[in-house]
Amino acid sequence: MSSDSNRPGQSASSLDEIRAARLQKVDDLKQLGLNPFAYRWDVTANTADLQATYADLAAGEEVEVEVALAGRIVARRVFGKLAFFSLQDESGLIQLYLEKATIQEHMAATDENAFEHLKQLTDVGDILGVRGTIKRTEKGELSVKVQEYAMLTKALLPLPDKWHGLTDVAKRYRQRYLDLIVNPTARDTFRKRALITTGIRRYLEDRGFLEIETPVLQSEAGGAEARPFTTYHNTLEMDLYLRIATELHLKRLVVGGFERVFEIGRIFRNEGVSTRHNPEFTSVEFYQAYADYYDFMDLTEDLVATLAKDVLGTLKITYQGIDIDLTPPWTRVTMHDLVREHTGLDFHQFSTLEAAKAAVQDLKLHGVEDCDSVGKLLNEVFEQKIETTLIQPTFLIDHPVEISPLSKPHRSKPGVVERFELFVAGREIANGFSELTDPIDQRHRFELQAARKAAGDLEATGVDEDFLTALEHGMPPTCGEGIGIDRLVMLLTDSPSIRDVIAFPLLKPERED
RNA sequence: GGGUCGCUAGCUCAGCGGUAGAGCACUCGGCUUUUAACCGAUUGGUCCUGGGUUCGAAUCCCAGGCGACCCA
Repeated sequence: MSSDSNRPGQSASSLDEIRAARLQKVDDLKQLGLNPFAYRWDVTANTADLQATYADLAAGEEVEVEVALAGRIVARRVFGKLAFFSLQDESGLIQLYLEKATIQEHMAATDENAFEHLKQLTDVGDILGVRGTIKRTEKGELSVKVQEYAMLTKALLPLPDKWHGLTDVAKRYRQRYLDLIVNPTARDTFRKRALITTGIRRYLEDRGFLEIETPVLQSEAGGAEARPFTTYHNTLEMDLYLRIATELHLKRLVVGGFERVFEIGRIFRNEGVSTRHNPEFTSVEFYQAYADYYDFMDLTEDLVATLAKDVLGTLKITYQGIDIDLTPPWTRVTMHDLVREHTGLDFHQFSTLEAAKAAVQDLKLHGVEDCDSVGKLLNEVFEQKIETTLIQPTFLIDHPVEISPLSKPHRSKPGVVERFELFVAGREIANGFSELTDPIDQRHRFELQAARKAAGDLEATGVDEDFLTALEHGMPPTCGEGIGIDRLVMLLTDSPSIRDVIAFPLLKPERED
């Protein structure tokens, strides 16, 4: 533990006084022969189960059943010979009914002043173990009538305000443990995140998908358009990149004969931070041989609906005040049709980039000059004018080939690929396509990327010769998809910021001075 | 990258040129039915940092730090 001056945002003296008072209590406990940092406690119950089991117990009634539980004191209401604490464990809250006569009777052998010591030596924030019976108080609060207690961990620092809680968002992220202690919705979000992640894993495994881990450190970062983080391997004397997608390695596994593979894993992109972007985030990518993008749109509908039902119990959700119905099937619309509906512009009719640029002038788009193809311009129109309007779940399909370097050409429509992106609440949640299996075409697409990279495009990737060699050995027709788990969790937990669903989001360190 | 807003006690906030405040928490005293307990008393501050203006700066100005939101 560093000195107090290292603790950010906390000026010294007052906090030091609180801390000093608690350190004195640590000493007092030791003087009494009690360990303020105990080793264990036999726990036989949790608060949520007790609340459920005794939900019908009438006010004033007691049950002579012994329970033992442990948790953090989050509130104290102390009288002369009676006290009420609120004890919080992972499952919830319960009141402790702490009566002097009862406690001193049961603890006489170990501490004849146990009740006085309880009043003097415990604080909000301490971890307490208790044993006792069940009683619903005359005012109707289900309680554990404590016979014995033990300090399990003495907290030296105070918790945030019991009523206002912790609202400073920077502090919530920097000291997430405080957020978790005082904000039940934060706990609930991470619980749901875990259910969603395991739900995805179970769903895929139930359908024969095998989870295989692929490298994070790569000599060529591919599979997406994004700036990678760069690192260096000392003994190999080479630059390495943190992966920006799991795509190209999972597809190598399909070449190798695994017909259904997936990976849930951390992805790293060296890009801006916002309410929708964290430099490291979690995706699930999955690949199924002999399937196409129609199969995966069906699968995606079923997967997301299954998760919503299992985790939330409903397909009708609310995101930031907007009602969203996840009931399949979802709208499927081509990018060309959607742009035509919104702008009246039919991008099939533009034979040259110049003609397309002239046509979009009235839309006042940003970055038109950087667009080097009609397909890219079409995508810009979508992203800048339409994306945020796709509130109900919508599959945007059949993207231009120029923005889809790993997708198989559409079987009947020239210039577009068999690709879909899922949008909900105005945000991209998933991206999938019939995988390009033609190594000649794939080499051509890579070379176009490499040319852009050579021209200074930091998001363009180079030619991955190793992957091309794999493709030349033959990859079966395959569909692949990636889902942004963070954004899916945001959607299903009604979280406005990606930082609300990442336990420890990236933050700039606070300045030391 | 641009703009707007914020940063004052452990927490939540007020104060906006003239002695740094409130509620809760903490400390002490009282209290056997509280649940934001109550009653009484006492504490607690590098007003984010550094410059500047001024007789005087938490307050006005400049620069920086961190954050939030919006735009790109």
